[in-house]
Amino acid sequence: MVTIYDIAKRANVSPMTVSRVINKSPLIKESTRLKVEEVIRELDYVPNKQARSLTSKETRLVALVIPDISNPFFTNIARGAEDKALQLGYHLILGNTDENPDKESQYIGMLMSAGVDGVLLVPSGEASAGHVKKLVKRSIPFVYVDRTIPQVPADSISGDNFQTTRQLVQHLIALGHRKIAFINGPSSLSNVRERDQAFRETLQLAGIEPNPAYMIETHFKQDNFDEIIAKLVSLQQGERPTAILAANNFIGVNTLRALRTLQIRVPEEMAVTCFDDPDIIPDYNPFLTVAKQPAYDMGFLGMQLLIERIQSGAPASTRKIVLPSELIIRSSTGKPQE
Amino acid sequence: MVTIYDIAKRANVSPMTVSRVINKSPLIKESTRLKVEEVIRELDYVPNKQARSLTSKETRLVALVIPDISNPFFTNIARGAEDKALQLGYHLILGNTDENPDKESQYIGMLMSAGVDGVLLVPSGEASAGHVKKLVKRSIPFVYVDRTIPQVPADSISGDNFQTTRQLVQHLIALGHRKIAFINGPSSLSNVRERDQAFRETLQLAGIEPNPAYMIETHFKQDNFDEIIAKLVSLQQGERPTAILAANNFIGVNTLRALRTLQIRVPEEMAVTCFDDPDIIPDYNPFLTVAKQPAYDMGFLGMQLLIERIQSGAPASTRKIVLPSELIIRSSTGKPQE
DNA sequence: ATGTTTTATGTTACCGATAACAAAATAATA
DNA sequence: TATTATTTTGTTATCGGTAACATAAAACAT
Repeated sequence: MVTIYDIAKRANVSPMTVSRVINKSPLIKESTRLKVEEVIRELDYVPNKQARSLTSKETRLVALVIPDISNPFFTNIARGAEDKALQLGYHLILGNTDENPDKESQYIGMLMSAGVDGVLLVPSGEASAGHVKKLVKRSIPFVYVDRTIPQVPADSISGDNFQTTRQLVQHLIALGHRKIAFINGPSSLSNVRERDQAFRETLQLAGIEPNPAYMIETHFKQDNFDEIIAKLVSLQQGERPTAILAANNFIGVNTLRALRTLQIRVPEEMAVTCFDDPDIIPDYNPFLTVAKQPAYDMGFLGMQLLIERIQSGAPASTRKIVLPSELIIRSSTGKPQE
Repeated sequence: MVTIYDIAKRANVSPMTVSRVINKSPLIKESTRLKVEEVIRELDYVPNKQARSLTSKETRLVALVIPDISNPFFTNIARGAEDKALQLGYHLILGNTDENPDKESQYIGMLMSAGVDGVLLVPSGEASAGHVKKLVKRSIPFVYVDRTIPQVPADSISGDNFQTTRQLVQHLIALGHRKIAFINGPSSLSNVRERDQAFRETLQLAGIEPNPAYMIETHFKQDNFDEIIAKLVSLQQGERPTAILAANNFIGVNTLRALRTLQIRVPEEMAVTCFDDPDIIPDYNPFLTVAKQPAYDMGFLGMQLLIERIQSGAPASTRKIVLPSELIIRSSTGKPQE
């Protein structure tokens, strides 16, 4: 491995001079700078980041911890986060937790010992509080993305769950639906709780009393959706909901699949809508009406927030960014049948 | 920051003893081990990986460089790679190149200076040879995934392009198709060339002469597919292909979309099939007939190959793993119309 | 009890870079 | 030309851990 000492010897200067050249120190004579740069090129020298970290206390590594790497919503976040990180000279370590707090905890531990300068975290539940506190203790900056852990305050960036839920519910109400089911995620997640609240409020505002039988708590990336949907539609005729709102794209497509299996037509017999697009290209299968959260921006701006926090070092008051969603009306929602 | 010196002082031992405890050296008295471990827990000590790397020459960081983080095929590779890496105590840095060799080159450079122990690479084209050679020069182990750069030999893992292409083409031929178009990727990619060759051979074996007008070279993640498809179907009746084979899922769904826009029914007027599933859940939209490559396994086994190579250090002869695909026949392919 | 192993712990130097200070070389001024 | 200021370069110590060797303590043998 080529070190600054090798360069120094070859260029007849001290290692410190080489270090100065590398770091573009202004107090270097032009001639020596050229000479050193020449040797650097000649020996194909690459600085050792580990050694540097030892004194600088920074690794220029940041991590993004997401709950489902197969979900385009999160990969779009990853893309945004990566773009911003690279732009600012940081590397991104990506961690996938599968919505499992244990895996998340293990991951956070490894990231700390890997020496990351900061973490962009999509927490997988209330249980995340434990390991998030470890970050606080080590004063490693972190930013919540999509969801937060209210017990442990920190910067955050997320979609506007209230506005988005309202948009979707009002869209259904405007079409004439009054019996709307909401298949939500686990209530240990902040965004799930916000959506739940917004769902109730929007219904009440329209004079509809929320029906507990229509509000179902599930998991975001695995659950028995076939059974859940079957149960919903098996409610006797007058009770059966005419529309289903799914709290994410994964639940959305699973709902569609379950309804297809049950031979229930969408949107005629059941309107379906959800948060976030499920497809790899936007208009491949333009069927599902969705509220699209700006995932790329969430990653991009979240990373910006994080790196600002890393570089300022200041424990300034926490910042909270909330981004609006876009309602995309397609053909999975229509008027209810009479 | 808590160091072994802090631990040492508090436990009344030397730093070296602490180091030994951390590394589970067998020549430590039970009693002192317990005492040191006690203090470690007390002070919440986490070893500094950077300092360790300085002597050990390894960072336990590996990178996976993929061309499209939005594509489920690649995220499944990532998932497999991450699982294996974590299992063996390595961290994964994920890089997205958008099929752009410049971005890839820049990435490889940054990864080298970040000190990764190895790289899992899906090269974005012939132009990758340049930066791949840099890896060789620094003797940083790497493994090709999905595609290779034949000029620079190294371990590789990929799908069986010959078998997979043959499967798909034979499926179409068996249905009665003889005018089959192949929308392939850029010929700078090894897998594209292999598929092209397999396509020709399979046709010839069936007594069909490959028609150059049916063999189109495009890009894997962006191109004007609407135009390409429009051109194909505008061939006069007797010349118009009755089936389209797309070289990846992205081209596949774009083909479907273009055909929909042109109001050409699939599979009645045009059969469509492609490599790899486009959806986030396997059966959400069970329409496209595809040949599914084992992406997760490619990542998982590729990482295993890589880490073995890192740990052996030996410049043994290169290994090449080829995995078979699974043909999933759904409803986008059928008999040609008379 | 004394010497010899064996086991357990400590010392020193070093990994590659840099911060802080020291010294030399050059330029500016009297 | 001597003196001071300025620019440029070099020295030394340090970051946190570990390898290699040295030493002390305990266990065993004579």
